[in-house]
Amino acid sequence: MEAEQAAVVAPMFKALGDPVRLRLMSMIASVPEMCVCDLTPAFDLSGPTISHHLKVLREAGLVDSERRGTWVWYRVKPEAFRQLGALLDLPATTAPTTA
Amino acid sequence: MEAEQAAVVAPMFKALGDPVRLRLMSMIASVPEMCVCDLTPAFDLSGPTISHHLKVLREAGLVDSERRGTWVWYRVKPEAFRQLGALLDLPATTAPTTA
DNA sequence: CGTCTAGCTTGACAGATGTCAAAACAGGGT
DNA sequence: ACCCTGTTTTGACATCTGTCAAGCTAGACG
Repeated sequence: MEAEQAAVVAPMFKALGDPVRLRLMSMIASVPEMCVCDLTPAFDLSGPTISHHLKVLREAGLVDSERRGTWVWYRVKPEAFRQLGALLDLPATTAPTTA
Repeated sequence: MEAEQAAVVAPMFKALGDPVRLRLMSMIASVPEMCVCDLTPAFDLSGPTISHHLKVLREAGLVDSERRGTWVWYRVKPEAFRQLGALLDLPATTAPTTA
């Protein structure tokens, strides 16, 4: 793997390298999309902290978010998962999991 | 995913979340085993720094090392990869992509 | 307009992380 | 025994990270 590619992919792994973010990803991936209002109460952490972790996942390209009215909805970006899976020598399937 | 499982798996992702370690893994995984003496010169980093990164990979359970005479050899632990792969690879429950 | 709720941003701070130089450790060869 | 090379450990330091409190923004509803 070239340094260039590593610089792109490493942030994705890094984003998954925190137990809170890993659980957030798992929750988001378990349904088509998930509201922040349903994610936050699942953790013993402040709202700003959850918001921070979601931002890390967004900036790593692992999830997308969209505001619809009062609430903000998050969903996974399957192409990012395919990229990671390919690196782990997996049969390239399509989407992420409920983990 | 439960908090417990996340606490076990997150360190593996975290270990891969550094570009240097990702390239080290890639190099080690590309052959049956690889000598530290062949890993170090591939980077513009000091020996101790490479050794530190290898230690992180070891402690995450991603690689094993063995000293044979003068040199130390590293190889991947396939079972760790299977575990990560299982988390990333799954039937598509993916979201409606709105982009 | 005022206000309520949901979510994000800022600022601050303790603790973790990546890096190197220097020193220590391990083997092989002379 | 001595040194020489390869690897790890230790110590130090600047930067990054996870967390919270406080403040801010966005939209809904009277």
